[in-house]
Amino acid sequence: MSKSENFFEKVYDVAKKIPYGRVTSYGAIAKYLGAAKSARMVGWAMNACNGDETIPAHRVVNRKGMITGKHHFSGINLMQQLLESEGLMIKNDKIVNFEATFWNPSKNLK
DNA sequence: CCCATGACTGAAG
DNA sequence: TCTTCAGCCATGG
Repeated sequence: MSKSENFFEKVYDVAKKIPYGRVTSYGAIAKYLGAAKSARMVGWAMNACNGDETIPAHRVVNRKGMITGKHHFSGINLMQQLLESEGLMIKNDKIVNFEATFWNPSKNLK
């Protein structure tokens, strides 16, 4: 329960608000939190949340819609499997029709 | 304080 | 779209 968790907590809070079947990017979350240049920190926060099933980290991908964080899940294809379970299509570790499934917290959460 | 690492992003070729 | 490079900043040694 440190102050440092405040930043992580905000990231988790946004991640938890990602609608079912939708995805967003690290940069989008970072920008929403007022730290647009700290997209890597969002990824770092996700890394720290590993093990917390209450956080849909699988709905957070990079700006290209590529599931670069899949290696951080229990299984290599767990992240993809979770996304496909929500109706998303994955091709070559990339979300098909990414723009249509993209959920921007700055536009939909603000 | 310096250095390395990283689930990122944007620009350039 | 891909590759490469630089900027970004929190965390850890």
